[in-house]
Amino acid sequence: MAIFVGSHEQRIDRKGRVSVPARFRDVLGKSATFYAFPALSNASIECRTSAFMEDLSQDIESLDPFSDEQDHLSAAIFGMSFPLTPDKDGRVILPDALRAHSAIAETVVYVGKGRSFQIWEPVRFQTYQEQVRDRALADRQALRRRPQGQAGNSGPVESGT
Amino acid sequence: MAIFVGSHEQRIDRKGRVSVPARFRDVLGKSATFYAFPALSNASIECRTSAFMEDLSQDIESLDPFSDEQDHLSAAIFGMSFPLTPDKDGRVILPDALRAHSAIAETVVYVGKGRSFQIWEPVRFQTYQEQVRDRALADRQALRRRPQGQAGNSGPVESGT
DNA sequence: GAAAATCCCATGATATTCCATGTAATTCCA
DNA sequence: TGGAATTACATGGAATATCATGGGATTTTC
Repeated sequence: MAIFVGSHEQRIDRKGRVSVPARFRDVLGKSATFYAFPALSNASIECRTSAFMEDLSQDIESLDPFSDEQDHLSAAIFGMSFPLTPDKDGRVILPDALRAHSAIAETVVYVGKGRSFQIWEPVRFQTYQEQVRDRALADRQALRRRPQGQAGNSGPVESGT
Repeated sequence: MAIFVGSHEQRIDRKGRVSVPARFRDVLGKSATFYAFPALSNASIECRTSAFMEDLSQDIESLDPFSDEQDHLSAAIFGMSFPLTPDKDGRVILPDALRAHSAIAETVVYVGKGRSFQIWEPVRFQTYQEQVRDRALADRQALRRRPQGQAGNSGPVESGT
């Protein structure tokens, strides 16, 4: 099972095109189109495969169908989602709404997150990454506490650090 | 299951290539690609097998999908990880981000850590190793108290450093 | 018919493969 | 067991393939 990993900086050309990193295209595989929507709690663009998008749909539907929460989440996510399909050269065009949300201008950073990935404005990403690094040190407790799997036991965060 | 042991110094050529020690390649076996990311609290590059990384991916996904915790962990781990696949001659190229983190220039030291290994700038590793020896003496007690088994795996060097 | 999106091709940069060489490690045999 | 023969390994360079990116041409959309 391939996952989205690493961060890759790319340029936007004057027509608004950006290459999707080859590594990510490989992960996407045959069904190359993915879904992009503004992240709920930061200035990035959240990107998911259609399969993973359906999982998300499940999660949201499992909430109380008449609750505000359900209503807001589905509007915020599905209402703001754009399906993006890389062209023959592996490039996509980011819709204006998403560029605005993420303050993206000339360059972007693709950030792997396992089953999904994000697109960031480089400076903002750097700031975010520094925060995240600090937080991760604290949050790794959450992983370690998890009973199952050796991953939590001898996690990468833990050893030799 | 074979484990990563010993330390091996290697040169980086002018194209940025470094040999993965043959011993380590043997341990990696068929699925030769491994994942490298900056250690959270020292200047080394952490290296993990893909099997491990996939377990970790599972663990992280089992956290609340909308939580900051989930977001931060996946960003901290996958966002800074790079899959490295040795070429036909057993060499990899270390991404700039990782070289910067570890202050690596011309030479590196691969250090076996059992189920994982690290890559260090040689001088820094030496310094680290001296510190570690002192700590190990103190931490020895912790080992003795452990219920035996994985004790050797997550030995004194690893814990809480 | 104008604007935008897509296709197609060119180019430079980067990564990967392939091959050569010197050295260290291992095997083999007397 | 000494020492030659052989193999494995790290390392370098040249050749090749891949990738990101730019721009013109063509198609689509409204």
